[in-house]
Amino acid sequence: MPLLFRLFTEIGIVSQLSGAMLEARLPEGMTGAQFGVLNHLVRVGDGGTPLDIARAFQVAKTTMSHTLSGLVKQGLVEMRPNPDDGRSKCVWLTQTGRQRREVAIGMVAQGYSKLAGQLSTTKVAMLADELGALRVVLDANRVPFKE
Amino acid sequence: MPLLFRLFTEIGIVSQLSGAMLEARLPEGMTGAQFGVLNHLVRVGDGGTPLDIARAFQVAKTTMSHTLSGLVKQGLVEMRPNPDDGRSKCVWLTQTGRQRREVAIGMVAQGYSKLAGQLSTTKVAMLADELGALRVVLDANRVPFKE
DNA sequence: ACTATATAGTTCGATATCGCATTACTTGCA
DNA sequence: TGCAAGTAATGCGATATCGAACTATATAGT
Repeated sequence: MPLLFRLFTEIGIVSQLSGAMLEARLPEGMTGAQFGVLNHLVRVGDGGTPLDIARAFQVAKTTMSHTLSGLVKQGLVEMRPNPDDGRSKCVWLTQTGRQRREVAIGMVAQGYSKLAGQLSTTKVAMLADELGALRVVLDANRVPFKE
Repeated sequence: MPLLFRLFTEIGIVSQLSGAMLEARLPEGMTGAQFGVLNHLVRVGDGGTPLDIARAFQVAKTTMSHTLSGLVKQGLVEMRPNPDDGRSKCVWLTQTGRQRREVAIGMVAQGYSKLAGQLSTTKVAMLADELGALRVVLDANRVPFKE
């Protein structure tokens, strides 16, 4: 059984557990996918197209369409026509969206604070760095997405 | 933005990418969930109840019911009555199930072999160990599952 | 300029997962 | 023993995600 297999199994389990922990702390009505998109928009800046965001998350554009429609319905993002391309749209955070994200971050961080005491800060930082490097390699070997 | 947040974000992305890579290599008709269950049964032994397996994967028991029914339909596992509890069942791998798993492992490993050359073996092993330790901590702080 | 091809977003049908309710059986307590 | 409460599996409706098809617009080749 190859070593990489063990690594990816562990990663899948940790992702499952941390994701469940995350979703349990999110405000009512906010899904993990929506929270991820809000963070993405803050981190890399808003104004991009839905397709850009779908690619960033390696998820089908129809899925992103669905996630964004939920955010629009809650008034957390706005869809504006793309001035450079009539087929396209641009996704902008609303003030409400930024605020709701801050609240969500706070609630999630509160849940994480219990963990923080049980983990070595330096190890966590090291893991994040090494996983970032691994992500770059995986990203370069992406499965061609069907669209 | 807390450090743990960054770690779990990286883990989520890597899980997403490696999961997509995995599913792309699985034999036709086998889902990632089904593959996970087959591996689990080989790793920890078969004969357990559906609920045991659902807990191990931290998924709802209805989800495991669905996954198992797919495996039964393909003849990869068998459901027998639990001799110790009339409400319950036991899940057993079939010979076909073991064979199909071997085939799947081979196909997945073939996909991983491309990655192996781009990654340090010692780092991969270290990551797997550290993530295993992290998993233990997360496991001890599990979100109480609603059932 | 016109037409063929490509691309952005959405709609639709299928599957995976979840929560709730149901059924069947077990356990605990009087 | 008999009944109440608990537990295992499943059925059903809702949501997330995906692929295929569709519409509208853009781009490229002639």
